[in-house]
Amino acid sequence: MAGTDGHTPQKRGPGRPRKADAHDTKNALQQSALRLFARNGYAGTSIRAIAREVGLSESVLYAHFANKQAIFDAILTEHGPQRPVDAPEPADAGADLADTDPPAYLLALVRAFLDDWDRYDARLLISLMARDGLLHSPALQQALTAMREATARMFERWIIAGRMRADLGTPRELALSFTGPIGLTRVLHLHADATDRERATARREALDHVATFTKAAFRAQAPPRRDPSE
Amino acid sequence: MAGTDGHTPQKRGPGRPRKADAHDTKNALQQSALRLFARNGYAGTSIRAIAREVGLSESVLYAHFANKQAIFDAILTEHGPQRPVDAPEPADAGADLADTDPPAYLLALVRAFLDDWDRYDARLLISLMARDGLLHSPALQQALTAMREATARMFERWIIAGRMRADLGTPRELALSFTGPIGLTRVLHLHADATDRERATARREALDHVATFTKAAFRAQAPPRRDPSE
DNA sequence: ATTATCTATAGATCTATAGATAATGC
DNA sequence: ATTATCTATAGATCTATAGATAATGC
Repeated sequence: MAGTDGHTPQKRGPGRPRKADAHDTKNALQQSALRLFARNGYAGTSIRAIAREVGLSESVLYAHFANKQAIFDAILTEHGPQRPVDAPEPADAGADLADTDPPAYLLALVRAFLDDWDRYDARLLISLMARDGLLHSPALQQALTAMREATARMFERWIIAGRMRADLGTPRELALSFTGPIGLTRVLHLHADATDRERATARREALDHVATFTKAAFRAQAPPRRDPSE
Repeated sequence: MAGTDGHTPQKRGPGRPRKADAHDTKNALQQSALRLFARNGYAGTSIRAIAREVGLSESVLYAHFANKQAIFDAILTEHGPQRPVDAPEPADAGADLADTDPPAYLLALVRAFLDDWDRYDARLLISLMARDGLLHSPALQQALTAMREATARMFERWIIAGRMRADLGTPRELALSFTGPIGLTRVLHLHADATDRERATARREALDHVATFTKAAFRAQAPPRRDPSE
């Protein structure tokens, strides 16, 4: 019953409903549409099916949206990959860690992303994208590129500070090797139909990868000084 | 014009066509269906559209397939992720390298996979899967798991032989970190609508990742002997 | 008057079938 | 007789619109 917002889809009579029965119809339609598009794809979802889920006549949709495509667009605008919440603020994970303990910072950052991606709406979005070719949309490519660039800049600072190995590859290359398995986890496993078990396994594996990467790419402590007095 | 098999879709008259005009209709229908399903999804592709592409009347499809779903199933059976060709024989890449030079072997193996995945039909399959939720199908999950297990077994042998570092993680964990960025490359970039440029970049980055991983996880030479006579 | 719903329906598809037509191969 | 195509069409479904109905809020 998760996500039905507690309203009981019940046939109304004709005419405007009483105030007591007023719902946020537009939101309810959008949420139902997201659920149905995610499960059956755009072409596989009819206006009728969306209205039926909310318990309304199908013509109601045209009071709230210009046409079928407008519903889809509204969903993407609200939940789409460019949405800022999709990129948790590094600050949330404790920004001071970035200087004192880069591996711990990185782990906290990935954990924050995984938490965000594991939300029901975020998983519905992945399912929707996996059903309508949006995985290959420019919007997603750009969002992913931006995430990788941000990671690369972080790595560059740590390399300059002597905290990360410089011989493994450029910051961009390291960012690819680091983000790849994490991105794959999201795309393949954090979707609406995944079982709790599958998602838990996927998240754990993503964190295992962070551990593996950390061991390989980070120096245990501050930059090794050549100073013989140490 | 690539992929149209050179036949000119041209309206035939009624009755069985002359021998000279005989084509492998079933194959042509299947190929057109793959192309259309990949671009517009299952529900977004009509029987009519498939027949039109081949230049035939729509009722012809029912002479070759029981119904619409049967076409889709036939495509998956023939090109689906469980198809053995999707996993190039390690032997193809020079099996002796596996013992003498693991990094070179690994690079050759990944190159072979990328070559296979970059074929037009393989890319159509990715587009199709990205349009009909098949990225989350059990069949693909199993194929990916099998690939990771095979990689893990390889890594385990190399760890035992002292060629790979044992302190970074278990063979399974290493396999995840290694295959993740490569899998993501396939899913996100080796699809039917990707430009030549995008695909070339993606392949190069995947190979960069192999280089990065190799530097981090492999020992330069044979296992370091504690034998002081060396 | 405006808002939020309904019923009814037009017109465009879509899947699938029936039955005609003509070439092939025994 | 069999095979490979066609035309025509039934019946279902889909998007979108027109117009009715009843509550709300000025």
